[in-house]
Amino acid sequence: MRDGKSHRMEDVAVEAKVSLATVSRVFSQPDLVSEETRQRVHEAAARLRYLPNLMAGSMAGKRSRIVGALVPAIASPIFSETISGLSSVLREARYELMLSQSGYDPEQELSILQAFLGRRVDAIVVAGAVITPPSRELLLNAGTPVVETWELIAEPIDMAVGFSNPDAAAASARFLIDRGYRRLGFIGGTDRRSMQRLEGFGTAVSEAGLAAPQVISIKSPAPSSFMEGGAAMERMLRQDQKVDAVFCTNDLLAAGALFECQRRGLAVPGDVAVMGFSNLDISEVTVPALTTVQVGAREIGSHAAQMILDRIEGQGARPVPLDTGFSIIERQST
Amino acid sequence: MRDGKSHRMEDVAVEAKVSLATVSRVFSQPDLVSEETRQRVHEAAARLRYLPNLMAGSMAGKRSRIVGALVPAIASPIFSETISGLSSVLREARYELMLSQSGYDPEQELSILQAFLGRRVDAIVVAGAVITPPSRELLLNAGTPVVETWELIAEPIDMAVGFSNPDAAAASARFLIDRGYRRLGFIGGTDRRSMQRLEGFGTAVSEAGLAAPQVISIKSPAPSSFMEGGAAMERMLRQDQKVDAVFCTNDLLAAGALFECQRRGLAVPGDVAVMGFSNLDISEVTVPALTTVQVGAREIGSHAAQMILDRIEGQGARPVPLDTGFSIIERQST
DNA sequence: TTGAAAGCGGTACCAC
DNA sequence: GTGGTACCGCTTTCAA
Repeated sequence: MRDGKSHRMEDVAVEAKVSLATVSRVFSQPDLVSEETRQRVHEAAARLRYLPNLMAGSMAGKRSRIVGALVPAIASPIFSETISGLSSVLREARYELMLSQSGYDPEQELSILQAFLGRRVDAIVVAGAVITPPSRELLLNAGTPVVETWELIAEPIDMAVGFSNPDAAAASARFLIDRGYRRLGFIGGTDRRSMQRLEGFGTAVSEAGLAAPQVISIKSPAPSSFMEGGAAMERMLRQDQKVDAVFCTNDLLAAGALFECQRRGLAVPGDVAVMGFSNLDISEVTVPALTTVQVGAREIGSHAAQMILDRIEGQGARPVPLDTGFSIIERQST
Repeated sequence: MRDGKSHRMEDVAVEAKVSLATVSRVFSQPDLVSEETRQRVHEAAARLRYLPNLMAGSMAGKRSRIVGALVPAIASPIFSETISGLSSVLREARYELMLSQSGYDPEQELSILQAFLGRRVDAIVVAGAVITPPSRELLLNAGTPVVETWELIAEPIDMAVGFSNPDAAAASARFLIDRGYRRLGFIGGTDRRSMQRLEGFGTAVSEAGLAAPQVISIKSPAPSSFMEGGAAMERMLRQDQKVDAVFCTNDLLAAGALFECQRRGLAVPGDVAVMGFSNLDISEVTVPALTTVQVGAREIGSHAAQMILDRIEGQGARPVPLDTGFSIIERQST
């Protein structure tokens, strides 16, 4: 074990009585090596429990086979399906995922992106869009492939996979209006995606000739979306103008709002309808189950991974932003 | 930009009219460089937008400043607080997190661990214990620091942070019995931790002189724990022997079970009490809120990170397994 | 305080 | 098909 350090390629070469170059070939371009030699090398490697140092490989070769992913919060279930989809596809292709959370903090964001670039990741995926100009600037100059997700950025840094937040929210508003609801409420965060949804929602409401929705805003990041949803619903119900349907920008908020109604003995959707967004697992099981907007969270992740692989392995040109669409799933809460 | 490639230390050296070694010192041991030179180098670096290649640094130095974390499923909220805690502490110390999911698949587990070791991570954290002997073997031989979490392994590979699953489940059983429940049910997975909880639970029940609990097992990994919890509760209610309280090995299962009761018009805890485990956000907001077991998920992660840092940076000897304990949080569901 | 140079563990091009 | 070897970009003695 060479003084506590693991074996290297040269040790295998000696053990197999071949040159260093041959060992390298056995692992990266086996076709160029004779069956017999290959055999000998593999045996030698196994005997020494040799594990190629991929770090050294990355450095000599051109790529690290590492993709960096940046999310607002690791513990939030909102993006975790996306990360899971991303991870699955990447692993399949023998890439690893480096994950970090910004907490919606611009400084953290920048610092994490710098760390990723410093590590020479082959690509960066951000859940949502990059928040600040400095981060954007950094990424634009770096030349590393970047995928922004969960929204169709007007001018993405590089690639983008997602859906139109304004459109999805507008469709939600129209859905509620079609069901006969007239006094709408909107519960959402202050992050960019939430604001876009608010905009689409408001537009659709006014186009229908209805009064502007009652809006309750929650400062992101929230400690617990469930609790925030409950608190927001409470504030909503305290307003002078009563609402008959409330749209929440994610299912956690919606579930929290629903539970708050249950706590107050309000019938959902009888007294007030509740609609969520994202189609998280929870939306399917609450009583009543939540009407929500399906956005293909997992697919966003797997598509992001595929775009990256195409770009890196193929000579893929820069693709147009990929619209994964959305669809409303009607359940019992509306 | 040197033909599309980012600048390297030598470019900065030239720009600042100093030697390569000096630039290196400015970044890693600034005290050894005169104030003036340091200034010049920093300016040159800024001018070139120089970002040190940490990969090359890792290779020349002794450590990668990367920690690998392995979880059963990224999208499961069970371990995400732990990962978040881990990530936060590591970032603070300028380490990055490499994350991968095994899906409880032994082959994936082994393959991921090999990938981590191949990347020469400075340490590995596993959510839960390593599943198979080959993985264990690999880790034992590698000499890389390992932290197993969420249980107090009898013979950990290296370090361990967690709590006693049998004890926590036994305490839960006694809690229910103290509250007057007599016909207990147990809903859990087939993974190791669940089995340990079942064991502790069963022992406590029999020590109280009660009939063995009704057990419903769910094959891990489950697609959605909420749904599985509901389905399990349904099966539980269909048994001949009626239960008056059901313990679930996590809050997702418990919430699913609770919703199933609501769907069937059963009063909780009137007709049947439901108790969860882990104290996830959801347990606090359901109606009724779920009695559960607090296990300090986030602390497990931050402690794991701290143990790693102590080991790597200090010469920390191998610490004894760290018991983070548990406590029962009584809410309205029991 | 600064500089020269020998690695770190691979990759890949060029000969043979 | 195999071997020799010049890097990849940084860290770290060792001298000056």
